[in-house]
Amino acid sequence: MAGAAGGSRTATLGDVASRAGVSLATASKAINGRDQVAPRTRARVIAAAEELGFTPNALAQSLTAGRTGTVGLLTSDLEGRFVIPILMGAEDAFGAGQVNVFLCDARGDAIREQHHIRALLNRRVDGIIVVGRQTDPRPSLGHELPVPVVYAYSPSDDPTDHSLTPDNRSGGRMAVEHLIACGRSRIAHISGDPSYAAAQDRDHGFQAAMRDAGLEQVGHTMFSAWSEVWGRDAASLLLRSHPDIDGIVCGSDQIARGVLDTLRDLGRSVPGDVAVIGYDNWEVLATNARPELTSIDNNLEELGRLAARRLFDAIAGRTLAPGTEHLPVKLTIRGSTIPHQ
Amino acid sequence: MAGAAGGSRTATLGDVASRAGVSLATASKAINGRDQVAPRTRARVIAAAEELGFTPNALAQSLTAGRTGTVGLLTSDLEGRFVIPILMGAEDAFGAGQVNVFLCDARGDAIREQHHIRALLNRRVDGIIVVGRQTDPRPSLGHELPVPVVYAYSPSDDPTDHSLTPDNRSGGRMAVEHLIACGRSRIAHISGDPSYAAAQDRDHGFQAAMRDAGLEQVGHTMFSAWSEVWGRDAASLLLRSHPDIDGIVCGSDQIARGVLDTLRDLGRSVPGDVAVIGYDNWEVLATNARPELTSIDNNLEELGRLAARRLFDAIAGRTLAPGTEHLPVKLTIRGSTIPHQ
DNA sequence: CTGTTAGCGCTTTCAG
DNA sequence: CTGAAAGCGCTAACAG
Repeated sequence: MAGAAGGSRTATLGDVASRAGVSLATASKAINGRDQVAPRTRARVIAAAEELGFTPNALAQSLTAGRTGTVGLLTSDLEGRFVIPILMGAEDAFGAGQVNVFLCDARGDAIREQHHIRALLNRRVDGIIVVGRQTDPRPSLGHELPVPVVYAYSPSDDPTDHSLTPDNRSGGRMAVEHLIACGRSRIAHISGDPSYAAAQDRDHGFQAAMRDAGLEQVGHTMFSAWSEVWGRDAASLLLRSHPDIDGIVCGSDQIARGVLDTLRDLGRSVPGDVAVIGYDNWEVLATNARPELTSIDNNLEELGRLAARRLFDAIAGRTLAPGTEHLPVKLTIRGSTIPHQ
Repeated sequence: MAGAAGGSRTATLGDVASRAGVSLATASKAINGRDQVAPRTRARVIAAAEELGFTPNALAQSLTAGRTGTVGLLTSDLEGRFVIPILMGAEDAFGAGQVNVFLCDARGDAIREQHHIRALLNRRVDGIIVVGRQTDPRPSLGHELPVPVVYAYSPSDDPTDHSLTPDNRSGGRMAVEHLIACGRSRIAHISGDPSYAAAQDRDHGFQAAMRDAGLEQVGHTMFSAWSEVWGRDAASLLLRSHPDIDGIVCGSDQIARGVLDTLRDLGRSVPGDVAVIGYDNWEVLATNARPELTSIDNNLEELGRLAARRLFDAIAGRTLAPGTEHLPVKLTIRGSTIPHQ
């Protein structure tokens, strides 16, 4: 049942050939659309293939071709919300063509990662995409690998590798500029875990934008965790010391959700009294907030697609430009910064 | 750079053999730990392999072995929160061994799915796990496939296939029984989209448990969407018509979050006045709620692991038992049903 | 146009 | 113990 073993061995090209009464070579040409095959012959071969339910053995094909049409997607943390959209983007870009993706989750363990790389190379993948869970640089796989490697989200710590990561700095700047455009000037920043490069980079963008606008930040950037709980606590601290605040930039949508809760508890209207902007544009959180949450979107799916395309290019022989590319993020405006008409 | 093409073609077993001054056959045996190889010879071969950075070509190995040590993971919707833990579980169970996973996302499109199956079979995967995004039955892949298939989360609509899905009925029952154990008796049910089998099954479990306890449900089960917004609206309707309620079973954690918000707005204490229980145990939502949310956990990762093990067994030749297996869910207790001491 | 002949890289009898 | 030889399934020159 359920295909367990089953009856007859799966048909080979040889079977097709003899059933069609031609040679192996001719059968191959006929099926692969090579010219130099008489139309009638080709038809006969194709018919035979259908009848036998012939499935070309990609292993054998790859063996001669030298390429397998497979790539490895090496992630350190499947759980992470960030890996998934990237993975989708990549799967998407590849899936359109003839490429299949080996998914490997190293669980953040270097040994396991090494093991997976080994396996991928044994299987002769044509290339590898390494997807990290933070934007902090990660150790390079080195340049000894026989296939091209692209780093996504976490850049490689080796500047000669090719890495793609979101532009968190400009995200921080964008958040501030949007609040200013909304007429705010007394702006604070509540961020997440300060050990994350993302937290620091966004803050740098925040600072730069404030400076450029000639504004002074209300209080200091508050760092702690990426959670709602922290968002609630931080907002309550902040409002106690700076009740006149009119805009809050948050390091994540979770933090923003917490901030919104506290503002509501304190009777401040959003965006009337205070405008709030989140980060990540995590749909399910953003669209269910009261009011719905304006947020900065990292465009991760696009990042994944681009990583895939870059890898393609490299596989095709083009040389990967060394360095880390910072991809543009985008603003998604909802009710927490601009009131519904 | 970055491994693009690079210098010397990757070493073959032949290269190793001649460098070690032995025949191909001997080299093979030495490397694969076959006995009947002189210890010194083996050492020499292994050294040669190291020096050349030899990587056995899994394609060639598979070609003779008849098995590839790969499986396909066919999902209809990577985006979905439910697919990921299952995928992790499977990757986990496989990853421990020598198996690699091809990830294919059909985007809910039957054509694309067909296309992916084709590709997987061409690559001679040893088996396939089909992961759906709802617990509603999905079309079977049929029994014509030359490899075993296991269905996870979405069961197959063909009862002779082997499917694993969470036991939503007992989840619904468990939620009620927990509220009763917490001393509640005026219990309502706010659920999600009624077109989902999950919504119906959980409700059946709910009804049965109420009946068994001799309790009458407060109002009727309210169906609409799996969102926070709906949870807020539903709770507000419910409390207007039934202010004396003391327990609410929710169809999802998102709904429960909405319910909690409304209760807070209305000044009802949780769990003092009303106990609330969610479903899915979505950590990031549950642990950031006020109070933290008790929830039913579908154990998806375990489901994924089990699916992988089942597939293993089938690949090894054991016959898959026909039918849909309903896997146990578990209760995760937090502050929304039992007050902190 | 079609068929014969080498391989791709590796494993596995089966003789030495 | 070691090696020669025959494939695994397919493709790519070459000749016919």
